[in-house]
Amino acid sequence: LSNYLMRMSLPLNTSNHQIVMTEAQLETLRRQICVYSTICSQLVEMHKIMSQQAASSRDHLLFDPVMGGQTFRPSARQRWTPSQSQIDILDRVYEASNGNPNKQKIKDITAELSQHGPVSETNVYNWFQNRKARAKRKQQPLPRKEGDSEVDTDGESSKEKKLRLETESKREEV
Amino acid sequence: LSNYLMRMSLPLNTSNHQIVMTEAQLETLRRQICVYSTICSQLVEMHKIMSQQAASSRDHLLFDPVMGGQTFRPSARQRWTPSQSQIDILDRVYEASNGNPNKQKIKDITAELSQHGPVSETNVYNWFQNRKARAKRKQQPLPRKEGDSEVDTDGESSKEKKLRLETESKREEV
DNA sequence: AATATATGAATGAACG
DNA sequence: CGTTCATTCATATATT
Repeated sequence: LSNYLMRMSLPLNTSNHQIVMTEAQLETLRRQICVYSTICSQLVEMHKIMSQQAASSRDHLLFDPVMGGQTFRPSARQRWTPSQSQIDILDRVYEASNGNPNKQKIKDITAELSQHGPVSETNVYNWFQNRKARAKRKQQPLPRKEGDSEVDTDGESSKEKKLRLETESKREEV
Repeated sequence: LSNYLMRMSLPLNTSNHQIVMTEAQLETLRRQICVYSTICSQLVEMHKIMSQQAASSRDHLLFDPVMGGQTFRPSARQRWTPSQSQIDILDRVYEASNGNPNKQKIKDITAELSQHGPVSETNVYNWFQNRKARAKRKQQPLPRKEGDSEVDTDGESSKEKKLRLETESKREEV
């Protein structure tokens, strides 16, 4: 995409003090600019949406209504939801260490994570447990390799997020 | 930002077959396009970063949009949608076995289902998990009797929700 | 189209 | 530790 964006050119056939462009050139220019405009708009829109999502999933226990009575169900979140920065740190630590972190290690990690949001040692412990367990399950289906793989919608990982914009602009007026 | 992006203009003083622009106009055009280019680059970069973050936590099974050329479409099924025949089979198996299918069972079921459409073992696993969880939830909202002497049809309240963690270490986000 | 519901998938926490 | 449960998120489908 970046490459495409960059493939923009301007006519430079100068003559004296004035630059002359054919209508075809101008039309090309208009179209290119229109593409730019469209892409920018869509990127801005996409960014807005993603920002909202990121923010909505990040509102931790902003307020804890201490429910004095016990009859009302707690509408507050009761499950730790690590922030993105916390996940990054955990990922990094997990990659670095090939084993279950001991008590002290967990304390350290918890301390570091707590600078990016509320977290307890239990949370960290569980996270590593789950991480390991699920990494292992991903490997179990390996011992089998028949002729080939069926069609599938299985746990394949592609580090891409979908783009939902289309670069097309069918307008003539600029 | 959007407003700013849109404030772009092109000289339209046509003369015959050629369009004449002064150097000042061309310079302005260059600058404007440069702004567009910069903004687009930055937005693309930002989008990349956010996509990576989003993908790092949970890598969806999407295939690459492969935006080649000038058009790219997001068209991709990102979620397994079982066919009716598959659902029938799953329902039948679920009714027959009131328990969690073990690994081998899942393989068998998957094998059978794959004759009616693409499916993975993970899909089957999830299906049973969800099925059970939602069947249980349908019964959870047991209307609490306000009065008393509720005829306990079954002492099924063994699964008491004791605990409920305490998200200690709740410090203020700064 | 906009909203509501159903449901596949992800994941923190608990259990044995 | 491996497995299972419970909750939540995101999207496909249905409804208006």
